[in-house]
Amino acid sequence: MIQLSSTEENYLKNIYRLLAEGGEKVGTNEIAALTGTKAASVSDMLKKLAEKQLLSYRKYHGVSLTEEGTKTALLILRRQRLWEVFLVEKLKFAWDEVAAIAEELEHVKAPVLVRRLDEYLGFPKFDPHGDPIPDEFGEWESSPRVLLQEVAPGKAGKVVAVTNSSAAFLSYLDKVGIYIGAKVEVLDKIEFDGSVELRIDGGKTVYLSREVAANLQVRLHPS
Amino acid sequence: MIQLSSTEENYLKNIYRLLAEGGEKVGTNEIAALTGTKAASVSDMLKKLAEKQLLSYRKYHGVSLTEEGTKTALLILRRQRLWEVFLVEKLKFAWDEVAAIAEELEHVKAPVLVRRLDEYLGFPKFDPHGDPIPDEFGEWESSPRVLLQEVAPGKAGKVVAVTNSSAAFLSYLDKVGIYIGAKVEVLDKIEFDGSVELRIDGGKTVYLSREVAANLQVRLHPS
DNA sequence: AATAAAATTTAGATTAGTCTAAAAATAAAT
DNA sequence: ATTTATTTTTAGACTAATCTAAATTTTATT
Repeated sequence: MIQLSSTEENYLKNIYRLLAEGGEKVGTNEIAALTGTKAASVSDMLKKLAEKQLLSYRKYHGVSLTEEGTKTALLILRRQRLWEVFLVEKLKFAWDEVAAIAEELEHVKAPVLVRRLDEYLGFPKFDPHGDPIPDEFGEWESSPRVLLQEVAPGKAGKVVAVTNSSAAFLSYLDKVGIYIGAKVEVLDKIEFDGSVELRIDGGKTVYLSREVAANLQVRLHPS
Repeated sequence: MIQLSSTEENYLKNIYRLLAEGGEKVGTNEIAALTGTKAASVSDMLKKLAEKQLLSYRKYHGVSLTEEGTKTALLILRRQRLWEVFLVEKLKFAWDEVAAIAEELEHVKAPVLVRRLDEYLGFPKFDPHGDPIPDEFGEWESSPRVLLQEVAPGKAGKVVAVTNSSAAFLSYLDKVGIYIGAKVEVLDKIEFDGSVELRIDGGKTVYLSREVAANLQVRLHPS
């Protein structure tokens, strides 16, 4: 593995994340939005990373990661998520406070540190947001998905899929503020009609009917 | 406190260290040697840091830290030393392996992280090398230290620091079984060459040359 | 298919940190 | 007190990462 700057690592990580939820390719504007830069800067960086064989880049047509690039991105995510576990489990931060700090810690490179940290934490498989932690080969355990309908009150998780993709359904979700990746917390379940009281992204709460809740898959946060 | 780059922090920390053992002022060459740069680069940086009121700088006459600069340097040392404690106590690194890793970790800025880490480690007062850890106000417990060379026969104490950290020296110490925290008892001092007969951890005894004894600091046990 | 809109890339400039080589100032030595 | 040696500073150039504004390419719309 080549030695990368923290900046390059950040680009790689963000490109990976966009590809993971998006599709085949990502464009410079999307990347710019996520890295907090401008499309012009992204263009330059893409050239550099393509040079290093970490992504394949055809001008004006977006990028995808190479095998090597994917492996590297997963290593960075591994470091980020291990630090998040540390911050929550050991230093008692709340799971929604750790992002910025882990962002800094994840760029500490020493591989032996990552190994020892992993061991110290007991080889966790998921971070406090419920995202899987890749092992040193980039493999991870896929965590079970549950229908929102099945989630017990008090539990929190993240929307990972919809099982109905009619336009009507999707635009309803949009209207109430639910999207793939939204953090949701089940506040209550109403017995007689199976509807669910839900807090979205730690903000507003909505009631979803049983039909809606039966078409949303979530991945639960650990414990 | 102004936001500093990791590079600026490194300069500050190294200038502090030179002043602590040296004297009133330090020159650009000394600083360059410690930061791994050239004197010309140091000149530029000194101007910048003087601009920010962190040190006082008279051309051609070396620098000293201002009140603010000293406070900042101590905060950086605090972070470095807390991470060293973490690496040794929690991740089971050896005390002579942690320098490079702590060097990276110390530049993670979030103040709340430092506070939580301190708490998590049980508010340690000394790092694994025996150096004091400043509190958030820059104060630290001064423990009287003596050079092993100066310790009278019959006295016992604990090794708290080495004043030479060359790999050759450290590996020699390792070889004879001396480490930070080792309990040592001076059995005899040989007049004509200044060497010291030492019992280590109540076990084996070794003879250390005057040169070696002059580079080991111990904290004497009471009585 | 032609044109308008959106996205992307290039060109040229900027900032932080560094370097080498030359100039200037201080310190040491005759 | 001059001269020599050492240290420090300046001048000018380089790299990484960024920006704005203009040019280009692709996509969408009439």
